[in-house]
Amino acid sequence: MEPRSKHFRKRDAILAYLRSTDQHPSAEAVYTALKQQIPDLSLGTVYRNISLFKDQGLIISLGSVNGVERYDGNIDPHVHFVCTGCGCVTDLHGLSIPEELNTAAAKEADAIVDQCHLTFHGRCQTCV
Amino acid sequence: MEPRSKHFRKRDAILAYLRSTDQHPSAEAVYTALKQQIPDLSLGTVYRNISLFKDQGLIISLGSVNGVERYDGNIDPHVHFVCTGCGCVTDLHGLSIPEELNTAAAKEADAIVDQCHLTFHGRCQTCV
DNA sequence: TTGGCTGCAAAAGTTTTGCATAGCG
DNA sequence: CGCTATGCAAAACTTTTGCAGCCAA
Repeated sequence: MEPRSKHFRKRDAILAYLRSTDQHPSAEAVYTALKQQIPDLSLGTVYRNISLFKDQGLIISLGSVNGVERYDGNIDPHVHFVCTGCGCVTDLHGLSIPEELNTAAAKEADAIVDQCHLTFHGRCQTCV
Repeated sequence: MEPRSKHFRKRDAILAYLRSTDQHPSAEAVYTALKQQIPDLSLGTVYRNISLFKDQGLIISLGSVNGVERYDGNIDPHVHFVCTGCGCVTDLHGLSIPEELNTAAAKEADAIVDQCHLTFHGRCQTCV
C-alpha cells in the first residue's frame, strides 16, 4: 500500500504490517517489528492506531494470550489455534464456521451478532 | 458445597461462587461478590485461587472482555455470546460445537487440542 | 514445628492518556 | 491558522509476587 502522505506514514505502516503478517502480533510486537524501519515510532502511536483500526473494523482482536492482546489484520472469518505453551497463534484455513450457527446464535442471544470467533487451544508440536 | 475446613473456607467459597453463577465473572467481580459474606477476603487470594483452578482445569478462562479476564465455572463445552457494549457474557446452550471440528482442528494444527471456544460478539438487547 | 492459605502492600506488566510539537492543508 | 498525528512520559489498571502471620496437623 502506497503511503497516502507523510502525515499518515506511521498509521499506514501499522495497518500494512498487520495485514502482511500471519503472526497475529501484539501491540508490542508490531512496535518492535516496525521500529527497525521507522526508528522514531513510539509505542503509544501503535496502541492509538490499533485502537482506531479496531473501532473501524479494519482489524480484529483475538483476545489476550498470556495477558497480551493479539490482533489480526485478516478480518475474513476464519478459525484459530492458540498454543498455551509458546503463545503462538495460527490460522486453520481448512476449517470453516458452519453458516447456520451465526443466525442461530443471533436468535438465541436475542442480539445483533457481528463477529464469531472459533478458537482451539492446546499444544503445538514444538511445545508438546 | 460444605467447606472442608476453616483452612479452605475461602478457596472453596471462590470455586463455589464460580460454579453457582452464570455471569462469567472477572476476578474483581468474584472478590466483590464474596467480600460481603467474607469481609476479610483479599483480592490477591482470589487471583491466586483462580489461577490454581485454571491449572487444575476446574474452571476455564473465557479470555479478556474490555481488558479484564473472565472465568467460567462450567467446564462443559458450550457456546458464548459477548456483548461489546456492556461486556455481559451469556451462555448459548442451544448451540453446540460440531464434534468433527475438534479432530479436524487437531489434525490441521498438528497439535494436541484440549479446548475449543466458540464465541459470538455483538450487541445485546439493552445495548443495541 | 512444618506446611499450606491468606492479608497486605509493593511490584510488574500492559494499555491509556495528557501535553507539547510538528506537519498538512 | 486550525486540525490531526505523534513522541514522550506519566498515569491508570490489572495481575502477580514477596513477606509475615496464622491455622491445622
